[in-house]
Amino acid sequence: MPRPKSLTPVAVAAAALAVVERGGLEALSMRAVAAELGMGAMSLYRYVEGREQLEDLVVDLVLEAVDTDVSAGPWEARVAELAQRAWAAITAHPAVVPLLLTRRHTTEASVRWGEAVLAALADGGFAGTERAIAFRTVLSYVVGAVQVEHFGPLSGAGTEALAALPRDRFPVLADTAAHARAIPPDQEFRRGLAVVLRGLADVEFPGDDKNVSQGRREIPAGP
Amino acid sequence: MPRPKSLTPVAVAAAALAVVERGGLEALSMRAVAAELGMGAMSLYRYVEGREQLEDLVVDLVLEAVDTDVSAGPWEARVAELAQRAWAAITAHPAVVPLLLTRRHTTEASVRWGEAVLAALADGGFAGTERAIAFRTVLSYVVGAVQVEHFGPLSGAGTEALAALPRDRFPVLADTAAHARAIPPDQEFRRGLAVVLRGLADVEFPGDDKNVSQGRREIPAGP
DNA sequence: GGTCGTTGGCGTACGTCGTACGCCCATGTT
DNA sequence: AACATGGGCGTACGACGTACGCCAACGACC
Repeated sequence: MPRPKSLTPVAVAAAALAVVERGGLEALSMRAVAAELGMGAMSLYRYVEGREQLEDLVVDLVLEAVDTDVSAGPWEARVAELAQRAWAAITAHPAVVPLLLTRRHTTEASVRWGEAVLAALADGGFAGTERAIAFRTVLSYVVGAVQVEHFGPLSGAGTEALAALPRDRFPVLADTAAHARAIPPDQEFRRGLAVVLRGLADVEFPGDDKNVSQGRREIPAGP
Repeated sequence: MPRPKSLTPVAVAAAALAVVERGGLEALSMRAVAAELGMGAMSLYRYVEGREQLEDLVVDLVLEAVDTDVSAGPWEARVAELAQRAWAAITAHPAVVPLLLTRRHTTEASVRWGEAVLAALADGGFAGTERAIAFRTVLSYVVGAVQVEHFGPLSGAGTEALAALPRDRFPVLADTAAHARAIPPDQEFRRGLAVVLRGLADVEFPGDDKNVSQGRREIPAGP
C-alpha cells in the first residue's frame, strides 16, 4: 500500500479553526482551508467529504477539549462543574459558536458530556422521565446561555443599543440593560446556572420522607 | 409623489416565509423570493436592502405573532405565560429557528417581549443586577430549549441514534433517551420552565423577614 | 392633455462559493 | 525497474449575492 495519509483529520480541523479565528465564520470555505494547508481547493476533498464534514471536524476539535471526568462530590457540584467546563470550552472559541450550536449533536465529545451529566443527575435521585427533563433543562440553559451571550441583546453592542431605547416605552429594560453591562460573562453564567440547579434541587420528592432516602424525584407538570 | 409602493415589507416577509416553509432554510435566496413574488431577482432590491434584511423581515414576521399583554396574575405565572407564548410562536415555524436564534435581538417584537418579562420579574422583587441575571436565565432557557428541541439530540432522529449507542459506554444516556422519546415537546418545555421558575422563586431574600415585604431578592454568586 | 420626475422591473455581468471530473505525478511495494 | 495506488491540482459548471444601468409605467402638476 503506497503513500500513507499525509494529513490527519485533526490537522485539517486545526487549519479550519485557524481560518475561522482569523477571518470569522464567514471566512470558512473549502478554498480558504485548502490554502491554509498549502493545497489547491480540490485537494482538500481527499481528506474531507465536503463542507459539512469540515464543519463537523471543527466542532469536534473544540468540544474534545472539555474534560468529562468528575467522579467525586455531590451531584449539584458535578453538574455545575461539567456545565462550566462546557461553557469555558465553547466561549474560548466565540467565532465557532453558531457551528457548535447546530452540529453539537453529531460529535462524540458531546455525547460523553451528556453521559457524565446524566450520571450525576442519577446520583441526585433523578430517574426515568424526570431525569430526561432535568437533563434537557440543564442542556437548554447551557446552550441558550452561550447563544445569548454571543448574540446579545444584553451584552456587548446589543446592550448599548438597548440602553439607548426610549425609556418611556421600555422603562424596565433600559434600567436592566444598564445593570447588565456590569456583570462579567462567566459570573453571569454561574449565577444563572445556580438558579437552574436550585430549581432542580428543590424539586419535591413524592410521598413521605422515606422516599427521600430512596431517592426518586418528581418534576411537576409545570404552569 | 407618483406610484405608491406596491409591496409592503410584510408581503415580502410572507413570501420569504413561504419559500422557507416549502424548501427549508437553505432554499431562502434573493432569487427564490423574487420568483415567489413573480419578479426578477433584482427587482426585490427595491424593497429590501439585501439578503440580511430579508432574513430580518422573516424573523420579524414570526416574532410579531407573540402577544406580550399579560398584566394580571402572580409574576411566575406571567413569566411562564410569556415564555410559553414565545415558544409556541417559534416552534410554529421550525424551519426558521436558526434565523430566529441569530437575529432575535434585531427585532422590536423581542424587545417588547423582554420588557414584559422584565416587568413581571420586577413585580416579583427582582431589581438591579439580580433582575438582569434572572432575565438572562429565563431567556437562556427559552432560547436553548427551542434550539435543543430543533437540533436534537434527545428528540426526533437524534434520539433514535442515541438509543442505539453502546449501552456499556453510555448506560445512563441510553436509558434516558428511551424515556425522553415519550415526552411531548410542549410538556417537556413546560416542565423544564417550571424548574427554572422554581429556582428563581426560591432565591432567598437577604436579611430578615421584613425585607420580604420590601421585595428585593438576591441571587447567590453560584457554584 | 402633455410633461416630468419618481419609482418598478429587469437584463447583464462579476466575483464568490461548493464540487464533479479527469489528468499527471509521487510513492511504496513487487 | 515496473506497477498500481492514491495525492495534488486545473478546469468547469451551476448557484449564489449584488453593482450597474436601462426602459416603462405611473401620479402630480402646468
